[in-house]
Amino acid sequence: MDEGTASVGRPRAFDEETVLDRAVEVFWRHGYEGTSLSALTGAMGINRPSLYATFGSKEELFRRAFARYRETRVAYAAVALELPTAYAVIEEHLRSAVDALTAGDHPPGCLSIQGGLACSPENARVSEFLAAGRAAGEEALERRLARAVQEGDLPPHVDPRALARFVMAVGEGHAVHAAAGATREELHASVDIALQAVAAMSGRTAGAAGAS
Amino acid sequence: MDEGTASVGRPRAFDEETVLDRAVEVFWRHGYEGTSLSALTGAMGINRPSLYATFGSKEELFRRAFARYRETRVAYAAVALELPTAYAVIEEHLRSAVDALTAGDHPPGCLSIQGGLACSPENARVSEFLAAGRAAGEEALERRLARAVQEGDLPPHVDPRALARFVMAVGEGHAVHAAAGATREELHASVDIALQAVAAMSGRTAGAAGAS
DNA sequence: ACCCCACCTTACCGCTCGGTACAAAAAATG
DNA sequence: CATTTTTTGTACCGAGCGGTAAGGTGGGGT
Repeated sequence: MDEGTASVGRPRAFDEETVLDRAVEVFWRHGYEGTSLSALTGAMGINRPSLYATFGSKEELFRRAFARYRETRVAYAAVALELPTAYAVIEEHLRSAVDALTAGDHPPGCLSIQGGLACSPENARVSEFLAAGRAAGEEALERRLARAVQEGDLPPHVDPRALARFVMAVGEGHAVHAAAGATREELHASVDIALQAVAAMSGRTAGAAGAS
Repeated sequence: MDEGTASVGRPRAFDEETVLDRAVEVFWRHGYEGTSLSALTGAMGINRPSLYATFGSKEELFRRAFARYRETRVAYAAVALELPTAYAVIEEHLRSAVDALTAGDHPPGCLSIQGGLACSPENARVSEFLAAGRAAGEEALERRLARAVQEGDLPPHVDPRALARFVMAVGEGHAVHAAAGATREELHASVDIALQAVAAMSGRTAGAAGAS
């Protein structure tokens, strides 16, 4: 019944996390449906039966890969939430997202989006799964911003949900841009502009927008 | 040698634009790789040889579908560019984009992104093609905003390229959200926030952001 | 009325897909 | 060293993929 440390039998010739990282990269670059089993086994350096014995199926491997991606590549989001002010949280979130989207040691963009925004009907579960992951991040940010409103860090008229959605939308848009080749500097210039909205909402000149 | 009006022989039993609109919808909902020939012919109401005789291949059909999508569904972007001020251009662009992203008579989201952000290597041309389409829209907006700077409508320190990129990124983020089920009202609330950045940049309180 | 020719229908092509059966191979156990 | 247990490599499975060949079908032109 004890799991994890199988002692008897032939030991594995690969490290599970290592090959999982390879799978992350392939899914990241080509999406769920754009990634074939052959591409996976080729990149992971293992063969098909090993993959299935370890991960169960292509879809389960993808779920594992996405979980590992969030742990290893989106950790910055949790770090940003710890900062003391809403402005700092949002700036850190967007800045480190841009840095992650344009780092050279992995595919550009974001697995949450490139993994499969739209899929064939039989793979609809995959896009729903990814959307749920993004929604979870947005809710965490929303809670943090709601706290900022309660603490008086943001004015009471600010809607934390809308602001969280705006920040996530900007990040997702940057992911789309990064996937298409935008540079780090270009995206930071866009962050500059997004932050002006946050600054305006943070009380300095609230209501400056001309919209009714 | 005259094209377009084939007079001899059996006439087509379908209208080319009508079946193309059906193809747009299927690609829009399931992406390029998530759409099979069977799904296409089923939705278009024609059979495979008719499709190939008319459109050449799946990829060419997609290109035609994307062109038609831009003509019929993204016409609002060109309309927005005609408005007199940069603020109005941006607001109209984002507002009508949200309305288009959440209209009930077609799939939610945006074909440019759902069509295939990441594809398998053999379909890489498709995602490049879509990215080129998005870049074209961004450049058109950039030119319009550059004109606004020249006219004094935007302050001289505003970078039209960065602002256009920001606006497009927000729109793309909204497309991702819409594909995941965000409502029209939710996205308009995000537009409200984005417009605060534009208002701040438009001269009222430029430099309010604390970022260095 | 005839013929013609493009279109529609059916059935099929080679290929790759995700997934698996089976036996050789390799370490721990006795 | 034989046995056990697990992994590995190879070779294969049915199904669906994108794309096509060939003949029946039906609305023109003359």
